[in-house]
Amino acid sequence: MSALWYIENVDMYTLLCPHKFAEYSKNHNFKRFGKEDVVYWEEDAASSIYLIAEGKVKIVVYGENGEERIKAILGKGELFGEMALFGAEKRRECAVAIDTNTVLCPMSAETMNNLMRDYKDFALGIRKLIGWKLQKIERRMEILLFKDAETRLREFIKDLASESGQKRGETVIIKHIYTQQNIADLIGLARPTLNQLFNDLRSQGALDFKRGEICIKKRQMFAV
DNA sequence: GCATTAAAGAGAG
DNA sequence: CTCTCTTTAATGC
Repeated sequence: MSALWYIENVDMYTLLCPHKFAEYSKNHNFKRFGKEDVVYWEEDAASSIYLIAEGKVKIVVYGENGEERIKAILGKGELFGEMALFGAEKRRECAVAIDTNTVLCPMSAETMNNLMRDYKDFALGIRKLIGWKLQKIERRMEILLFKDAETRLREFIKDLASESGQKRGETVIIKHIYTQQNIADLIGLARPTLNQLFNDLRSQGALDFKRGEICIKKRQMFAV
């Protein structure tokens, strides 16, 4: 992976919140959301881009029977609604806050385009963020094509490790934002199945886990 | 091999 | 304490 794509442990929110630029700071405009609060629906006018300052947001689409399919779960420093930048007029997905204290930093497509024109570093940062998100979603689609549940989980953990794992000798510690329900949704499993897989992997000595953290015991078992 | 359901335990606010 | 998340078992496709 080239260095350009990889922004390690940088708080992209602090870096990119457009309101830190003088001419926009007077409009600083946070929006606070609670659990299950909708940021936008499908078909809503796509006028703004959102940067996540705090909390989590799920991006969902709905199937024919109204069942929800989770496209992505995004956390602090990530961005969504970016199609507004490319001239989209309507949302093609729904964005819902899933943390009790989710804070978003909205900005109009116009403001964003002006900033990207005036500040090269900012523009580069935003492009990286969009590219990173695209890559993440594409990668997850690949994972869903793997046959069995265990392979999908192992691949998911592998990706998490290369995104944010801290290597210490043979072990890799991964702090993450997902609940088991979130992970199950993302890789197409029932939650109890996921839980059982985690327990299996733990009893094999492959990893350990607790809320918000996965600790890989033997790196080679996940090829990281 | 995995989903669904249910019931109960553990942790966070 | 209450709500959310996790664990575990039973049952069925």
